[in-house]
Amino acid sequence: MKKHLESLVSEALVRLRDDELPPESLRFVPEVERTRDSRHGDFATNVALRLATLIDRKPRDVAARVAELLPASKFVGRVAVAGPGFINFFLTPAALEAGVAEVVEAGERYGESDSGTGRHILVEYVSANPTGPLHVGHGRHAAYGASVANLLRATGHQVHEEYYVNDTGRQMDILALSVWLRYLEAHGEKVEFPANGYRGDYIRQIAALVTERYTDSLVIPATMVFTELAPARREEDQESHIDALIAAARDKLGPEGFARVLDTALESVLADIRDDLAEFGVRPDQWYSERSLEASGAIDRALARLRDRGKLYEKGGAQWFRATEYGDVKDRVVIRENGKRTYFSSDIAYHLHKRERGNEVLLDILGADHHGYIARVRAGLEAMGEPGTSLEVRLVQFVTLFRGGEKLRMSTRSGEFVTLRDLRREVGNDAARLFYVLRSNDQHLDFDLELAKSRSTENPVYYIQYAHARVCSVFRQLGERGLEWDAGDGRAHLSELEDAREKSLMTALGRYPEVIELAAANRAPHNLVHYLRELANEFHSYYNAVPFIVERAELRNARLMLICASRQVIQNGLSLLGVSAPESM
RNA sequence: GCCCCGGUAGCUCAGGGGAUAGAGCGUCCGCCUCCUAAGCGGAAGGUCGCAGGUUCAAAUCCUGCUCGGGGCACCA
Repeated sequence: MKKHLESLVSEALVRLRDDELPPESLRFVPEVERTRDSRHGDFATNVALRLATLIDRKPRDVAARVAELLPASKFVGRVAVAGPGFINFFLTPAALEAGVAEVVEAGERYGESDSGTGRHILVEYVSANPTGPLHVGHGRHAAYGASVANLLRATGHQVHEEYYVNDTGRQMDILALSVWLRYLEAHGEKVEFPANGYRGDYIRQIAALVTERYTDSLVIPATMVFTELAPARREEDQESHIDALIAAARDKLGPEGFARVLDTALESVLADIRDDLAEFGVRPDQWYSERSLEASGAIDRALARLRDRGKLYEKGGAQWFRATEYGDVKDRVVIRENGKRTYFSSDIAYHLHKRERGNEVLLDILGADHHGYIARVRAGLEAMGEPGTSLEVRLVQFVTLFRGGEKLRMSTRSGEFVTLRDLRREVGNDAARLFYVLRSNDQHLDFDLELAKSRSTENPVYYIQYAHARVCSVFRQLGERGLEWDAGDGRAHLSELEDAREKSLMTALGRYPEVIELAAANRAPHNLVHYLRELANEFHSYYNAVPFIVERAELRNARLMLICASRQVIQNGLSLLGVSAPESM
């Protein structure tokens, strides 16, 4: 409808252009928007206000002229010039009726558009280090990323969802060491577990898995590992202490032995993350291994590209990338003094490969604490000859858990409520998915567990789902009374829906495609949540005030058509958010 | 010091160049003989952090300040 009106305005401008508008007005794109107040009609355009300055005429005169030149449309009942020079459009009943019919005809596909057709976009999200179970913060990333991906698909984009697996580096070594030390403990060795090692029951479970696979073949007397380390150093420098422990473990076990522990741990943690996300309705198309970048030569390729372009230099035995030439605050090391590549070198190689796979947009969804890293990755892309604008980053702010009014402490050490799985078990997947995207991604999120669980009016999940269930219930009632819905008859009598609540519900349904378009463009699933709440409110008001299953078949069928369309839109919207639409509650 | 995010009703937040700034919760007052009251209606409640600027028009854009959260590795 919005597009239809825009084309009418464009046509009017073309007519006006012939004699009254200067050539520069050719670039003028008309904007038609929903009005906030129904007294201003259904849609309005500000073209006259914007044109008036350009041609130095009174806005209201220009508006009147444009209104005169608008082509007739069966969907536009009245056009009015109002306020400082707005042109207001009042839709005909036929426009609203056609909208309702369109919902029912399009069904699950209602709201889809082709605005993004042909655009390949790679959405990378979560990408948590595989060193332990996902926590509640990752849950927000998962819910947000998956919903954005769904919105992009609904608007025609070619979407590829990816989880980048940091399966190499120091954190993995610490994981392996932690597991190995628990394994030694389980075999009767006395170990001093380092303070900065990974704690948590899952480490012991993985240790048990190591025993299952390799029996006691990886047992080394603990004294051999610990006695070589000066005890004083443990106190002073935990970091170098744990590095020394890793080196010792590697030395005693040999590279293969250490790799056995590490790979067992990696597989186990990754399987857990995969299951966790799958249960949450989040299924990335690809799990991209950081290790594979080394094996495939992608890192060499990226570094060569930088070197060929003269963007690398040597300093202090390390290789540096001239990131400052591309707006970063400092140059970045790509190859350390010790010859190892940095995480950053993997990262630009990864992003280069995203581009090499034909993606126009690289959408990274990152934690707010990663913002400092945007400039350097973008710098890397540009230095390699890729457009810096291809990288789009959305930061997700932190989540704070509350139980009632009380803030929950979320530290791994305290062992309190921290994992995504725990949260899902407590409040359910639907509430978790919806609560996570209730707020804008760049707003801190207060997640109240009690509210998410409450089966009451305060809980937006139930409020929206309840509207869906109520429609289903009406159709069940219909069957129980031995009646059937005649959709064709309903379509033919939509004009009987003259109640103000019916009009405003129809208007709300017509907005859905615009909401999807906007939410996708802004990467803002919370726009959709707010819309669904409003739609549910429109429906509940209607339900409360008007009986649907009435005597007269024509009116009954028409009303059922309207609530059927409402149910469809709620179902489609919830589906994009990964929330179920129950038939009864 | 530099960078990112936020400051809008008592609370949690939408709106991010347009007309009289919205929602939920909370408070107060109403509505079940009726398709699910997990619902609906009404009322009260605002210096859109502060100060300048741009514009026909600023909560919205720009600059400065301020308060709160986060980040500034040869870690990943």
